[in-house]
Amino acid sequence: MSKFTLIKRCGCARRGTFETVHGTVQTPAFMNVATCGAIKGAVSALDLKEIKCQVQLCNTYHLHLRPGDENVKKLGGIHKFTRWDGPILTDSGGFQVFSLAKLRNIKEEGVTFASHIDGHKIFMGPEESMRIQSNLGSTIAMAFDECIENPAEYNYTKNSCDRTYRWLVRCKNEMNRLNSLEDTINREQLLFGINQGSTYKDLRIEHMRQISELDLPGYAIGGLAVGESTESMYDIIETVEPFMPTEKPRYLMGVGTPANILESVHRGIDIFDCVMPSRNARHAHVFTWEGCRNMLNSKYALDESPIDPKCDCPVCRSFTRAYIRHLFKSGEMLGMRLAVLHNLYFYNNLTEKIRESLDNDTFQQFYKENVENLGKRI
RNA sequence: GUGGGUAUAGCUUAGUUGGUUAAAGCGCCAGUUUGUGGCACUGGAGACCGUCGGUUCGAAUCCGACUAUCCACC
Repeated sequence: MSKFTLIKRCGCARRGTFETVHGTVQTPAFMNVATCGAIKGAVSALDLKEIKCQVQLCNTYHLHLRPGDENVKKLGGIHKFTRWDGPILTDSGGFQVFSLAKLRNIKEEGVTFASHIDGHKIFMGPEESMRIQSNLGSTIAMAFDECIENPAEYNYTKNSCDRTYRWLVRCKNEMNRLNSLEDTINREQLLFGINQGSTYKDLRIEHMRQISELDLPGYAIGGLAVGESTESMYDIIETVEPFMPTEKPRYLMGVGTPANILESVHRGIDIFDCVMPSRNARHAHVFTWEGCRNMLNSKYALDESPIDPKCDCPVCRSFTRAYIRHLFKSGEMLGMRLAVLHNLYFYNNLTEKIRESLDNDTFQQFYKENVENLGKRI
């Protein structure tokens, strides 16, 4: 079974460990996004230790379409398939229904929507999502929820939250059933619940209260960074945080920038994931301790310094800005790969530095020294 | 040397019967990306239309000469 241990606190900020069957996660932690079982930018499991990755995130919806979750199960599960033996969290597919599917029809049983690959109709509900995630055999399965774009109407949000709660109960029951079956790959698969409620504080709190009673191994805040302002996002975190179980890990889904992560740890979040480090890297935007750089800028054409002089990642130890700019300008895949490796290392290193500051009781100082620079563009 | 074609942004080209601030793609410059539809999206700069002269109220567009370049022939 899993065990979350709170080691230290500094204000709302928390330092913890989360033990799972696939290893222990030191929190605060950033999860490296590998949607289709691979981090985009030609990064494999062979690279993950080099960039200090603790947890990988894979996607239920994408792997269900290709190569098919039943095939992954036949191949021994997502860990054996991708050769990453550490913890893996699978996203439930709820967000993809919201973000990719143009045609969608939401009912009590679940959602019917069109595949982004060939347009064929797919039905997914709580049970389907749990079965797929069980076939994948991830460490942590996420609840099948509805993610609503902000701003949202109050009544729609309220009804949606009620339904997401009913779906969560169904997820829990199905997960328990699947974990009891003998041929299940990971019979200790963990289910995390997801808080929704748009920007309505009363709905957020009520929903958080409801789902915390189900006593799940972890809880996420969903439906943020989907259209609302940054201030509003922080406001919602501060609103919900007091109602999140203290002894369970807290995951802020899909967030965010380095500054967002620091601000959210400051407000009591333990785990993050975001496509930003890898997607931005593919477009030549790299993160540094001084701020974000665009490696395409002509000012780097003859710059022989590393991406970030303060970074000791494999890329910064070997390559110059001029070379990386040249690779991007020439359309060489290596440019993307190096930028992705650097950015993911930067995120993993950022959370490591946050953990160290919590261990040393210097988190407040770390926060003040870095929060401004991390948000800069240089 | 003779005949013919072409000459518009850094590059490749579009410009309708002459009619206001000459258009596009690539390249260049910059910006955007938050539970990932993998090389994306948005914006900007940049041409006195080969040169000189003519016709016309008005020329990238019509005429002439020159220059450059390509093709064919001797």
